[in-house]
Amino acid sequence: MLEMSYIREHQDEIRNVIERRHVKVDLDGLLQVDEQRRSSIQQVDMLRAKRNSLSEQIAKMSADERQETVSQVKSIKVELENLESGLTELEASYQALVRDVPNLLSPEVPSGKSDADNVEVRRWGTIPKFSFAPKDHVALGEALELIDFDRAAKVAGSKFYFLKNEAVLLELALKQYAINLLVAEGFSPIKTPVLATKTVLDGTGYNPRGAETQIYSIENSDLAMIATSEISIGGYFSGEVLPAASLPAKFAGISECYRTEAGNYGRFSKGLYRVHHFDKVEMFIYALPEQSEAMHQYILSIEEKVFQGLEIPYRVVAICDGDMGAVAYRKYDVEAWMPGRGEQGDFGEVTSCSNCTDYQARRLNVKYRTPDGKTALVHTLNGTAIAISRGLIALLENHQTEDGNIRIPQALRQYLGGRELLIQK
RNA sequence: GGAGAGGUGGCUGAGUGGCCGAAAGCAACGGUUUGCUAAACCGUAGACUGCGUUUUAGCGGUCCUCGGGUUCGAAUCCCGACCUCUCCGCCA
Repeated sequence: MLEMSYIREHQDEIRNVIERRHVKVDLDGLLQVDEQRRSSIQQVDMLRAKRNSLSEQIAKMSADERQETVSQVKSIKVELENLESGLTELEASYQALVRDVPNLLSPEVPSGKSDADNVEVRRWGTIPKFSFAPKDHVALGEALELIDFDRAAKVAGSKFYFLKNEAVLLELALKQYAINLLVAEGFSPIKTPVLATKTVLDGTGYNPRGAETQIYSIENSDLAMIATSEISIGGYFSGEVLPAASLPAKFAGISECYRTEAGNYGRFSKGLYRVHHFDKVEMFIYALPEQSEAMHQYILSIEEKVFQGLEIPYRVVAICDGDMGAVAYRKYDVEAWMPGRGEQGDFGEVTSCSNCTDYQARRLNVKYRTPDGKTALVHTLNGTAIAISRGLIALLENHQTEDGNIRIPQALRQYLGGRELLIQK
């Protein structure tokens, strides 16, 4: 959420941002409601002031003096009730409209229409050349008895999977690897609730309602399942004022993530790439405003470090305005090489990191105390350390051997009893 | 699940209808003292918001978990929700 006074005073900028992000926002409607809302507030406040001062006088009056003033205040009360109910309605539509206005865009954000216009920033690693026909992770998973999609479909439907045997060990190893790396960087590991209230979902910018929601809601409750621990960690400090010295506060969130993937059937959704449920180690940072840009680069550098350690080639992509959600001020993806993707192999998104500036913090009401004793909104940032499902795709496909085994990269071996190959004969 | 107690500012905690945006203490900020640090002393201070001011200056409104209600007037009384604690029961 942006500050209304900012929206009002920078209408051209806001219009521009809305256009660049291809979001539907009724800015004129918002400005109009805001106008009405503020004039209604003035009327209500004036009437309340009158009531308050009369009530105060009543306290000092003798019993028989009171009569007239009391009835006067009674009539103000009736008038006030009408105005207040009008204001309540205006407030509701104002809230609904203002939350649709997306975050500002960093001047560094490239412009474009869709993900095709994202800008490659750099590449790392050498794309593997196989002397044999490489398999994709679905075939590998089946052949090595690592993943079972068919039986998962019986249990929970499509886009679910059983992870089995060495794949489970691999998942645990990947988590441990990522967590240890983050702990060494000073992140606090945190395991979060996997359900969160709709207030928290809204605050982080995840809309639990509507046909296109990514969020599973729990029936007969105010709860929904989190799509990422970004949501629960964002709620962690909501409504709090943090000491400035505690910032940046760096969290390594560990949770399962649940996504409906509504409307995504068939589209780049083979195997583990797009699933309803996966484990993820997530970075989340609460930062001072002046730190956030550097923290964003820092998160990106850790994402790269994770994949460098896994010896997986990747590229870093700067997300263009037309492909960015409403919350991020600036965003990068890391796309790992996936030999089984498409005909020749292709890059596929494995991580994503956003600087949300104060957009989430304003709605979640997370502040810090400035040196002069005032409060100000923090900045929030998030990024994927490793999403296990997609990490597995890259790992299995890149490190497959001719005889159908999987080579374990050096950095991961200590978490797998030192083994060099996944399947031990 | 049953019974009871409770939720007040950054924190601890007083306040049972008007003198309360709220005592006191701690923390914070400014200053004095000090070789430095600490301590001591003095002072300043809540958040959000509307109008105004345009480099400061005010004047209002709202906020004592949240939502309703009673009242001219609610932190205070009533109802509901949520959360916390204690005891009992049940259970990974």
